Amino acid sequence: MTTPTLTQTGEYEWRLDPLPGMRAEAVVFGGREIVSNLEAHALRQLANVASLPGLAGRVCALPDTHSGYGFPIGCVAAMRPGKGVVSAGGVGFDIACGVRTLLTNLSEEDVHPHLPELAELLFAAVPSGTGRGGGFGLSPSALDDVLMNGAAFAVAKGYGAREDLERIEEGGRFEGADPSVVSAEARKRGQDQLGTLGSGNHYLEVQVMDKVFDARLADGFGLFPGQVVVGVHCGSRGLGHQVATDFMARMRAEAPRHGLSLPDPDLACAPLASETALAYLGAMRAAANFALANRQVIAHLVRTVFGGAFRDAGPMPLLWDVSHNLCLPEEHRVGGRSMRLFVHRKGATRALPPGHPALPRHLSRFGQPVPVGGSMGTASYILAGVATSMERSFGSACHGAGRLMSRGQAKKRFKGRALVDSLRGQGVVIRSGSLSGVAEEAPGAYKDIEAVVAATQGAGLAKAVARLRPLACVKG
DNA sequence: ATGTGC
Repeated sequence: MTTPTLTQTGEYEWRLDPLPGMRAEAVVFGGREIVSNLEAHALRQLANVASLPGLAGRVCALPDTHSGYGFPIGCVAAMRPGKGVVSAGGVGFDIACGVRTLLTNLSEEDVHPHLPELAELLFAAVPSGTGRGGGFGLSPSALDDVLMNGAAFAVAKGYGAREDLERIEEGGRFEGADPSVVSAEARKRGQDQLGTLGSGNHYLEVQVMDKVFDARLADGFGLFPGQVVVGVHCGSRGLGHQVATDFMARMRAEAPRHGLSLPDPDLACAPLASETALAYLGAMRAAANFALANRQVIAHLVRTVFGGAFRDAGPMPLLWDVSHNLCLPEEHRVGGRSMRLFVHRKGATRALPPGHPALPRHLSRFGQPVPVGGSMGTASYILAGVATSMERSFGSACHGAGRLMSRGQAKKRFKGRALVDSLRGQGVVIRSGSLSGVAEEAPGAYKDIEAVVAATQGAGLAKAVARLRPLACVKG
C-alpha cells in the first residue's frame, strides 16, 4: 500500500497528496513535530473519508488526529444533503462524548490540603468503570424523556439550574431525537447508566487555572488566575455504544443496495436521503441527549460534593459543555455560497466565533468557550472560537491531546501503580478503579497538548484563553 | 469508547 504523503501549504497546514479514489481535498492541521509523527493509518483513513460521495469543501484532520474506527479521530467532514452520506463510524462509538467545565469560587490553597479526600468523595459520588451502572434507574417513560430532552430532563428533575442550559450546545437538548429507533438492547444498556462516568479516557478532574493567554476572554468567561475548576469528560455510555453498533451493522449491510462501494467496510454509511440515515440521525440525537443528561447529572453530583466539602465553593456555574462526537446540520459558506451541511465531527469540537447566531447572548462578544481535555496528569486548555475557523475547519477545533499509541501498546509500556506514584510526586492525585486503565491513559501515550494547542491556534482554528493544571483526577 | 479481545 502506498504511504500517504503531505505537502506543506502553511505554517500549520498540510495538504494530503491525492490518493486514488479521493473526491475531495484533505487537509491536516499541525506543526512539523505533530505531522512527522502521524500514523500512516490515520492518513489512509483521512483519504478514505475524502473518497465518500457528497462532501462539501475539504476534509480536515485536526492536530490531535489519530487512527479511529473508519474515520480517524480528530476529523471533520461536511456533507451536502443532496448527494452526501451520514456515517455511524464518522461519529464514533461514544456518541456525543464531550467535556464540560464547572467554575468554583475556590483557589488552589483552599483545596490543596484536601485533595486526596476530595478525590475519594468524588470517586464515591459518581459511579465509574466499564459496564458499571449505578446511576439512577430509569423507567421506560423516564428514559424516553431523557432521550427527547437531554440536560433539560435532568434540570427538570432538580439536577442543576436552568442557567446551565444556556451554557450547553443547542440549549442542552438536541432537536429531532427519535427514541423509537433506539433499540431495546441500547435502552437496556442505558437504563441504569445515567449519572455514571464510564472508563477509558473519561474523567472528573479538579484543575487550577495556572496561565492566562487572553485576559479579556478569561474575564468574559468568568475565569481568574489560581481559580479551581472541575472538568467532566464522558459520553453516552453503553446506550450510545449500542446505537453506534446497531447502525454500523445496518449501514454496512445496506451499502451495496445504495450503490456505495467503500474502501473500508468500517466507513459504513447511508445516503442522507435514505430511511436509514434518517433513523440514524434520530437515534444519534437521542443518544446525544442521553450524554447531555449524563454530564448534567454528574455536574450536580460534583456540586453536591464541593458544597459539602467547602463553604465557599459557590454555585459552580457551567462555563460550557461541548460534544466532540456528532453529526449536526449547520449553515456554512462553501465556494462563496451559504448552505446547510451535515457536519461530522469525530474527536473534534465545535468552536463558534464571536457573533455566531447559535451562541447565547452572554458569550456573543467573546466566542464559544472550547474546553480541551488534556491527558491524565497533563494540562487542559480553555480556547475560544475565532472567525477564521469557519472557512478553515467548518468552525471546529481540537478536542484533546490525541493518542500517540494504542491502548494495548500503552498497557505494555506503562505500569499503573508507578504512574499513580510518580504523578503524586508531581502533586497530582489520581483516584481510579483500575490500574490497568491508568496505564492505558499514561500521559506518555498521548501527544503533547502544548503542541496540539499551539497548532490549533497557529492554524487559526481557535484562540488560547487559559491553561488548567490538574490537581486531582478521578477515573473508572 | 465498550456488558473491552486473538
